[in-house]
Amino acid sequence: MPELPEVETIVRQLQGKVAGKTIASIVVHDSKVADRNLSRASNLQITSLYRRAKYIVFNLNNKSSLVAHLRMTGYFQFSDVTSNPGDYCAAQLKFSDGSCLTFHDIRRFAEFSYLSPPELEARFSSLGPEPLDKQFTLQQFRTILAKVPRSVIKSKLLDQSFIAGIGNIYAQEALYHAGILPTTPIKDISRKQQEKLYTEIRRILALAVEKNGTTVNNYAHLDGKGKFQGFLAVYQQTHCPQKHPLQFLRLGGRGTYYCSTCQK
DNA sequence: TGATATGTTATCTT
DNA sequence: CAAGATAACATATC
Repeated sequence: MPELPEVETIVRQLQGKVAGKTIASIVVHDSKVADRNLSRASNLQITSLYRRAKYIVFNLNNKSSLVAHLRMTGYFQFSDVTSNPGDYCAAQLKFSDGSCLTFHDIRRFAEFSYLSPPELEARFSSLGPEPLDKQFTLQQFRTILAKVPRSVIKSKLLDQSFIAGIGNIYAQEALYHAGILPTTPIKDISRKQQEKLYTEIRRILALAVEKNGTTVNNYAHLDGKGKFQGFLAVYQQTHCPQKHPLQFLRLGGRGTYYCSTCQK
């Protein structure tokens, strides 16, 4: 499902397709997913796009933003010409050059909203640091770990207010590569292991961005599928890269794969 | 048929 | 109080 690398991939592709374009009209087809206020973006220009956590932000030339969260099954489709909205369409943007962008969501959990600067600020206020930012140092990672010594490490990696953008796939991958069991209480992680985890989180996320993310089930970016699934060590696997059979448990209601030989 | 998958948040439990 | 577990959301797929 879309986590940081998948969302980053989508943002980069959207950047190339819609940045600089003027929105001629917006039609909301599913108001549960797409906010009716999206219509306020009519006649505005998309100046640039960026990602924050798992959110896609379209900057508009009036300082407001269109903000999308794909949750599990949301996706964008771009067409150079007017196209039929199709099944599961939540909203469709038509640009002044005749192209269009359609937002779909099968499960209808996704969100697509028009937000003013203070609304955007409020929406992002509880998010933790971006793991790939230069400002996210090992020292900062140690500082936030120290605040929750009794928590289980995997649960905090999934907590967007702790660190932003990591989901169920990359949490498990990073823990495997760092050699740490998902159930480890944070206070039991040595300084050396903290450093390894910090390094692996950044290495795995950066590598996955480079591979355009992971395609499992139905995630696909605008131009096809990701390629990181070929690099998965544990997620939905039966054996780790060292050929050890993997264990599976349910942590916080989420499936968790790990190797009891490689992870301690 | 029913279990499972997923991200996030609210709420219940320990 | 804190942290974990669970439910809720919606729907396709196995």
